[in-house]
Amino acid sequence: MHIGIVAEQSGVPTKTIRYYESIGLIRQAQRTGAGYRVYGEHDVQTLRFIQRARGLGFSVHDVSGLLGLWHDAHRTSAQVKDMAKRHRAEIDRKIAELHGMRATLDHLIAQCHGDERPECPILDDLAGETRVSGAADG
Amino acid sequence: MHIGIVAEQSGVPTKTIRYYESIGLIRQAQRTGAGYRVYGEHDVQTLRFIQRARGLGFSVHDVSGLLGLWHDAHRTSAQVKDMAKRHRAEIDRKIAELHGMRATLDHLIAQCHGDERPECPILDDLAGETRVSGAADG
DNA sequence: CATAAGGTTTCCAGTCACTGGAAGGCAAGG
DNA sequence: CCTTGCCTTCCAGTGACTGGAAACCTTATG
Repeated sequence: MHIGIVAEQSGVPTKTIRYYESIGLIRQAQRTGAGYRVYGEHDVQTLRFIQRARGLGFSVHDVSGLLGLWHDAHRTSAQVKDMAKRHRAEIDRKIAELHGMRATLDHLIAQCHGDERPECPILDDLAGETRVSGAADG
Repeated sequence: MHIGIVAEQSGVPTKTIRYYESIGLIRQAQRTGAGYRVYGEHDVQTLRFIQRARGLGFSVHDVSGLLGLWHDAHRTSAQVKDMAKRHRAEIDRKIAELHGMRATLDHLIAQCHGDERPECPILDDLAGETRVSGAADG
């Protein structure tokens, strides 16, 4: 299989496949005489694995770790679960951060008339006058 | 005021102030004979404005727009409110994305024993065998 | 055999918003 | 004069790609 086919079957763009190879996330592909990369079914599986893990928000670094565990017969499920739990905690942190922003924005938007006049509590708040909110101050 | 004092008073690191100047977010500072940047109270206010807007998750590009509106006597509050609402929608999109990931992760974590054995539904799911979840497939 | 279309190669640059570090100049104090 | 600390510029790196250019390969057609 050439890279285009693998891209199609795995859902990972050719550019990204080459990028993954360049950073060592996937092994260097074999080449044809002309220098074309050649892949097998196994590579498609690996790229799908990567694609799903990335879809769950795991960093490329963490995906590398997950691939390692996937291929490690001596892994423990505790190791994998631990990674997943740590990642979930990080997602929770991000969600909380976004919720904080959202709450403040919501409040500011409610205060603003949104008409043709220039008076705007949103800008006033950002400028530090007549503080209207507090959720994203710290 | 020199840059270090402004950094302290605004909460924006010196490196970042120089960076903001380099990309044109803030105007070029005046200089002393020796080349040191010199700032006034106004600059501190501007940097605080920027800091708060960034804290609400606005991109630097959007902050630039907000600064423009802030200094525009002919602005309308509708323009500002519109920007805020668009940004809120983007935040909502991100929150939804993270919630999706979280739900899938939660499900996978619950399935995994997390003991010393290698069997792991998390890896199985990522590998595409015995699909356990569906929340982050698309 | 020439040509054209489309897939592939490498390399460089850009994204976003900084951040770290090096090498050197400047200011204030002892 | 020397030290300490702040300031300057410039370069490089972060994360995870993505776009584009120039050139090469493969296949199909006339």
